[in-house]
Amino acid sequence: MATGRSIVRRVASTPWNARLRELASQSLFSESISLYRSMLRSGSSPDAFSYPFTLKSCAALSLPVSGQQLHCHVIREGCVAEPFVITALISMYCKCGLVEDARKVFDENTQSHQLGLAVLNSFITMYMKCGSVESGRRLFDGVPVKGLITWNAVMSGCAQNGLAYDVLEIYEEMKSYGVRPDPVTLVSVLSSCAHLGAQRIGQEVEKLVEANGFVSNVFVCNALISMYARCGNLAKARGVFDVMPVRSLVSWTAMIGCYGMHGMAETAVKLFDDMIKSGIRPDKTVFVMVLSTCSHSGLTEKGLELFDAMKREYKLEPGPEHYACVVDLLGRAGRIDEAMGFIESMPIEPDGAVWGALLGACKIHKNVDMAEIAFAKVIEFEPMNIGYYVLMSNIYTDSKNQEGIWRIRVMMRERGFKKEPGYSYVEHMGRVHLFLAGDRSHEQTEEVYRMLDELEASVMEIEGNTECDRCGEVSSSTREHSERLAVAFAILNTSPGAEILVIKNLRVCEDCHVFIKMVSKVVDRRFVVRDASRFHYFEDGLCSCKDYW
DNA sequence: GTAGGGTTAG
Repeated sequence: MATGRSIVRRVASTPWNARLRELASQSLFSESISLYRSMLRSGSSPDAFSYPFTLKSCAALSLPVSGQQLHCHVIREGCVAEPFVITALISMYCKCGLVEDARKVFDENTQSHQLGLAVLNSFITMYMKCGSVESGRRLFDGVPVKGLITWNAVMSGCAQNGLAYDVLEIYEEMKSYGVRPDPVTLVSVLSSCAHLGAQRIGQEVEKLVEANGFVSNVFVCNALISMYARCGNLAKARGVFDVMPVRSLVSWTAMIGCYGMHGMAETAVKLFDDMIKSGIRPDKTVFVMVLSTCSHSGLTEKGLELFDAMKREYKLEPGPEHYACVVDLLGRAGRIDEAMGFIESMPIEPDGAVWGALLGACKIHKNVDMAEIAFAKVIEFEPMNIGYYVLMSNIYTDSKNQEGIWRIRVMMRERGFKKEPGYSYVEHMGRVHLFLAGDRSHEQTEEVYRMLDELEASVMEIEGNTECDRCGEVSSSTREHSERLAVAFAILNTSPGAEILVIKNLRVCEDCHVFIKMVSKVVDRRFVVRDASRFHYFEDGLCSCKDYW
């Protein structure tokens, strides 16, 4: 029964609650928390309806301390019995990674075990956020009547754990049950398309976005920008960015990253300046983006300048990832000793990424002595990261140090490493086709190999059997082989409407250059190829990127 | 009124 006191409270907090709800629904999370504080200062007492939005904001910003304060208020105000406050609390703790606290709230409020689905959804999210994908999926499978949010929870969880292909599968399954996607669903699907380079599927999703009137949703637009950026379609990415009614910091970050990936560092830096002018405060993420963009394009001084501005002007404390960017910046420019000096002067302890950046620079500039120092350090931090062993082995290969190569091989054997097979994928007619070396599982395998033979025969005819000078390494042959299969498949299936093919993980070696040149002649259309960090455009057999050849 | 969401180098 409502007491007179609680009625007075309810009336007093209602206008505040409406505003809290509005702010949280517009993703204005810090504003929502400030409003809650103003509400307390003004003497209004929060009620049960004030908490869910404020807790959601704490969860979104990952502010566990504020969340715990709110939990105290919930107890003080006697709202612990409200099921929707309990689910919001569990969700907040789950998202902040405080599993124990979430579990405690769950155990102490047994009545919420019946409310049911919301708590299950929260727990699926929690498992996924903690990286226990298996547990999350098991819980999901056991939910008898899945709601849209249940589907969204498992899909976003898979997306966040890099299981992009699973997301697309679950999405199909969801549709087969007649469940209609909402913006949150489409965000996960788009983000997975981005990771797979699946532009066709992404375009289908964009049609759905338009048909359902989700175009003004900032999350959806950001995911679209990132999808088009990673699929090599810069024009479309920019198109989405330009028509957005409201751009968040993430929108700018995605767009800056898009120019960075495409080797257009000047435009990226210009966009960063525009962002500042438009009154948006940069965060650490956007600095990672713009710094790495500068190092890829050789804008060394500009990068160093920005790193300085980050600390002085924007009062942002650089993390190890920023220091790694600066080491990369100096290292790529050949300023290896300076990079080493910079590491030694760091106020925080350098991590694996910092030493890894130095190791990468040593590979480019063939500095074996420094590489050995960096390698020893980097495997202290990341002993199980096979990439660094391969990198060091390649440095020895370049310097023809046979003893070094053997030493690395022994280390790898002792640690029981098994190399993951390299693979490539091509999107065709909305399906992603994956190829491994020697792979014969594809339904068109006979035709694919026939096409591959034809192409390789013509390559040799034209250029002679050019030997690749980088293929001494452990991983190259398998990966190249898978790429060739993917290319052969792509040519075989290129339909007149298909403008762009995206081939990921392409290794840069002489042999591949010849091959790609050949391929572009055969298909007579534009090719976009992505290697480790950027896109290369091939038109009429020529790549416009000067350092590619 | 609860539960689910976008950007990140080496």
